[in-house]
Amino acid sequence: MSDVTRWLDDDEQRTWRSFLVATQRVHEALDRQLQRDAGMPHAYYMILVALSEAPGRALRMSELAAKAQSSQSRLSHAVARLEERGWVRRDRCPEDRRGNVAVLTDAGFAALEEAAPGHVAEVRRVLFDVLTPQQVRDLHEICATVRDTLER
Amino acid sequence: MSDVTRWLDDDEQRTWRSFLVATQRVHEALDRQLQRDAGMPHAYYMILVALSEAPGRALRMSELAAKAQSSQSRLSHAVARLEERGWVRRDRCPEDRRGNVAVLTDAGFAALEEAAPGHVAEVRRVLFDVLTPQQVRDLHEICATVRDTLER
DNA sequence: ACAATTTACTTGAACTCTCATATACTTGGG
DNA sequence: CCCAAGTATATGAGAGTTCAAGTAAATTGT
Repeated sequence: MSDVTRWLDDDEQRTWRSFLVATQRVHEALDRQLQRDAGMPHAYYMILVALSEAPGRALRMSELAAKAQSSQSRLSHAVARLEERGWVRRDRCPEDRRGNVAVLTDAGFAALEEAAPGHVAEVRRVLFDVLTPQQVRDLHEICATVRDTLER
Repeated sequence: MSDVTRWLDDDEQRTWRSFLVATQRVHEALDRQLQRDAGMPHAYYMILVALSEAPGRALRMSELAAKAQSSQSRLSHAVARLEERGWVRRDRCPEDRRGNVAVLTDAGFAALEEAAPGHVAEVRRVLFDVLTPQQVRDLHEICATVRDTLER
């Protein structure tokens, strides 16, 4: 951080604030829809998705954390809850006995299948339906840049 | 929601996922920086900013909730915490005795002044520094559209 | 071979947020 | 004027997240 603060000019302020409002509302809408219709927060949904796409519907905890955009601690707590619901099982890892493998159960997969249509509809409602195809392309480019800059 | 689900095609998937990763990382970075350097979450920072910009540095709770993008309940809890720290004071509203007015104290204003430079630096680091001027304009347009669509 | 370090994951406490409910005041009919 | 309905905010319980610390196993250096 430099000695003199470079404050945001008016344009930057407006951009920043609209970014904050928009992104917050999108995440809020997603969370609310999933909580209401599927009884899970969006973070849990992302965990189920990541598992469902993995070979054998199973992943080491640390890989799962990376794919589901979660901290290890957060994941650990979340998987504990998902396990209570019978949606995920935890197996000890044979080749590295420190490790755990989270496995999506059939019940978990079913819960995901049931939640998915409503979720996708919400994603369309809050984002794709309101943007032009060009805006979608621009947004992709912008987000990819930000994503790649902010490695963990 | 229609009978048949319109799933996201590959492009939409990629866009959506980069959006999720990018926005989550931005919000995470903001929260972490403010928590580490100023001892407050971003939501509290937004409350202080909203108050600092209001005439007399004071706002009714419901107006404050709107300006700080907070639910009323969330704001109520947050202001209670900010009050404990001496950064905000709550006065009863004279013309409507149901109402409360949150007032930013001098200590609160000082805390905001101290937090602001680091926060702005972080905002630049995670967003403005990595985007071209054209991308910033595009992003503004996109976010304004989403914001205006998703009224509360 | 074994102590020191690192890695993988879990745990507990503190905190924030959400949702449902409660309280206090105001307003609008009859 | 009084009662019903609405509005402004607070509160409490429950749930998720973070941070710091803890456990256990693998790896590294000597």
